[in-house]
Amino acid sequence: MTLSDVLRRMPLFASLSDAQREALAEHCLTAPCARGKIFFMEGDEAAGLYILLEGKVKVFRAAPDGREAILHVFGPGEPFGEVAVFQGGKFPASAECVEAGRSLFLPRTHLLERIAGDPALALRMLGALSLRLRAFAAKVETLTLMETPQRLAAYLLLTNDERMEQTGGKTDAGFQLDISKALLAGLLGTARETLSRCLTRLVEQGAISLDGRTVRILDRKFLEGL
Amino acid sequence: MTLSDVLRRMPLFASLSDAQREALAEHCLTAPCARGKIFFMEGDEAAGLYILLEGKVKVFRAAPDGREAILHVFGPGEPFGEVAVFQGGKFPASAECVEAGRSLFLPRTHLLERIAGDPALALRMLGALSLRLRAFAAKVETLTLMETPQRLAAYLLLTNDERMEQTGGKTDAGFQLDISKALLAGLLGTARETLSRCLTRLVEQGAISLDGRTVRILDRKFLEGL
DNA sequence: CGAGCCGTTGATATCACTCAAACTACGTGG
DNA sequence: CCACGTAGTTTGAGTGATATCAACGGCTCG
Repeated sequence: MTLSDVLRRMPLFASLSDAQREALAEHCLTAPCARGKIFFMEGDEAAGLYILLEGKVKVFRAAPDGREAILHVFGPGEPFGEVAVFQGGKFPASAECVEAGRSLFLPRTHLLERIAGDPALALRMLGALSLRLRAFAAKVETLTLMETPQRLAAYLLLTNDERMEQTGGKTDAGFQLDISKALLAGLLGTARETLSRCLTRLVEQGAISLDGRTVRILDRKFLEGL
Repeated sequence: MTLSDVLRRMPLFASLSDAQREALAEHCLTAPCARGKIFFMEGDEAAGLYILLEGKVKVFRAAPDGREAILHVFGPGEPFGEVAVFQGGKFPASAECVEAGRSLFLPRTHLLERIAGDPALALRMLGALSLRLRAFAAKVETLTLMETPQRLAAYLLLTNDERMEQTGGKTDAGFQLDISKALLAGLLGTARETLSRCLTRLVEQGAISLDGRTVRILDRKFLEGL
């Protein structure tokens, strides 16, 4: 599969003409990334944006003492590091690979040219950022209003529904957590230990069943009513 | 001052030609807003975006039990409700006036036309959303990593610096909190009572002085080192 | 085989939320 | 002029949830 094909599959660039996409592809750099690779650190000057082709990346802000707040975990097809391209020039957070894969780098100047020349692309980009803002709004809400068990329940329900949508599935065989529990704890803004305790409690209460990373929702009402 | 002049003063629309601005102004609706007025509720269908001319607006997400997580408090010149224009069509949060003023409404379709026709406007809009994302990143970090006293300290330092920048001031006469303490508590993700206690503690520790809404930073190092 | 990451469980202390009450300032209307 | 309501703020007391420290077993990978 050529790079141009890859770009066409991405919603963000679906509106580009073949010629535009070819031009864009020529300016892209792909690179493999190993677990632990740092894409950028908070405050770094941003030369462009990244798009993940395979693997997983966590975007986070770190405190001096080493603790970190995970803002997002991105999977294949998702862009990250856009904020610095459009405003401020410096990354507001750090990004690190947590599962090996491949990434694509898009130089800032070229991206800006493309956007300036293609209103549809600009609107898609606006849509992508808006989606991110929605996610943040939900995150702030859960962090402010809910305690860990509720946050966990909300995450499980959301993830379950996403998976069901993708697989189209009636399959009530449960779903796989696609990130480690340590990462999930960070995403929920809590400690690994607390997450572990909450999960076992949910199992005891009969709300879910848990086998490794496989989760099955048993009592949806219960989770919603937490 | 005409509506067109108002638009020119806004960074968002500075790039528009006079003719474009006139056209835009014709499609805008201005309206006074009283304290307590609801602009929109989470989930409402969005017909356009709002820009605040005077007064203050809080944007929040509400829980069934009445508690709410405040996402932003906007002042004059700031747009809100954009997310729904670019993605999803429904507002992800609610907006309520907390200080009487005037607002401006911009119909969605007209705004989209303008953006499609003006790459510079599109880029400014992207910049505005990116700025919002930065603010959210900082908010998630403080909610996750810091406790209330530290969040408060971070807020005070930030606000102080903003004010000093605006007034250009060497004036170390302190600054005014421009929102009520109840609102501030919501913004910090804590309860009114807790905020009150934290403030008096900071005064006791000699880090700040406090008189009504006037705050003076006495020991910057101390606040930074919390 | 050892190092590192992952996951779990236990014990402890602390923070912050909740409920409850009073106190200020401010305006209105009797 | 005072009684009253409302909004904003402060203080007190009690309780529950969570972070933190610590230790352990399983797992994979070099």
